[in-house]
Amino acid sequence: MDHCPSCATPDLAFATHDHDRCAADTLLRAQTLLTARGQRLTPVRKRTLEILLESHRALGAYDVLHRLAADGFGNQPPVAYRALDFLEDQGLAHRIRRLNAFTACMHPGENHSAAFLICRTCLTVCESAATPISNALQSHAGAFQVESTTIEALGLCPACQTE
Amino acid sequence: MDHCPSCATPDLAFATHDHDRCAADTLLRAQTLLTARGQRLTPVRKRTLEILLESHRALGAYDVLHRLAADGFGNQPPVAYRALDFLEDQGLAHRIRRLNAFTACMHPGENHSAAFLICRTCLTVCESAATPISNALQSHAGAFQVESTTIEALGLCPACQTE
DNA sequence: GCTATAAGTGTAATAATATAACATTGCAAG
DNA sequence: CTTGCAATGTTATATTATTACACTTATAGC
Repeated sequence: MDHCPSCATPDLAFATHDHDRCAADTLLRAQTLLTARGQRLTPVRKRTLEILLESHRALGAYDVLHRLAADGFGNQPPVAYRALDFLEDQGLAHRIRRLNAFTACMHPGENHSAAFLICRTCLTVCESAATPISNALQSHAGAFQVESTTIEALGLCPACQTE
Repeated sequence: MDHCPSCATPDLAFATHDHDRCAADTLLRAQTLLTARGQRLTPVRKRTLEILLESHRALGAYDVLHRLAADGFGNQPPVAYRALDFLEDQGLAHRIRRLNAFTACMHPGENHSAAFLICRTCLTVCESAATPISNALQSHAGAFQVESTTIEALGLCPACQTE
């Protein structure tokens, strides 16, 4: 779960880290995972994931689209949305509802439900394991059968608090 | 907290109940609250809240807008968005991110952070106190300073599970 | 009671986000 | 090969949300 040192704990997630390794590592694991599932990481999909992995920010679909178009891919919305939806289906990206945006999954392959800490100043998004929160939610839900959860917190990351 | 019998526990929230009383009661409390704060429940705002209170479903801004227009109010988007934003600011309505929609707050005045159970079949939205979940989230967040949370679960309500 | 000011509403225009529908391409199993 | 399905490209449109500005109404200070 802690392949990316920045993701071990929320406190560290907003700290600087060896992001190239963080991203490369996540991409590699994504690749492996898809192969094992018989799914294809086509050029658009791969590029989309790379774009998301460039930072721990969330990107809007149209931001991604413009980047893809600049790289020679189609420049109509479905191009981006299809790639993003695929990545989301495969658990390689998450949708941040609060921002109408997308972010790369930092723990691909682990069937976790995720929680997100979103800094409103630097827009960095930190994904943390939501298991305890998710459990609290399910136990709170009683007979309601939870199928998927959206757990997001907007606030200030440690770095932005001091400014 | 349990003025509306349907809201005492999530299990009951999806059950049938005396909704007229549920809605009237909530409207009254909203009214009182705003007066105490020196805020005005103008005709558009009141009608908007009434519309939201008609059911425990979430309504899109444009659904609300059409209803308002039919009642003789303006029929441009800001009319609905302004009323909805006001109600949200005052804690009288909540935005359901998962649905890009709005629902009346069932516990106005209690400075709670809310969690929502959303039935994907009947679209009923149940608001429940999120304090334990919220606490779990904050304690999970470490030095990250949580300012507002979005906690939503999509799934099947008890009634829709049996169909 | 007036009037200055702020708060609220109406409307037009447009931005931002997302999907439907269909044509075309390319990979992959037989 | 070639047939069929998955993936991509493109056009058009739907849905959600905001900006900007004009106008009206309420309220506080005089």
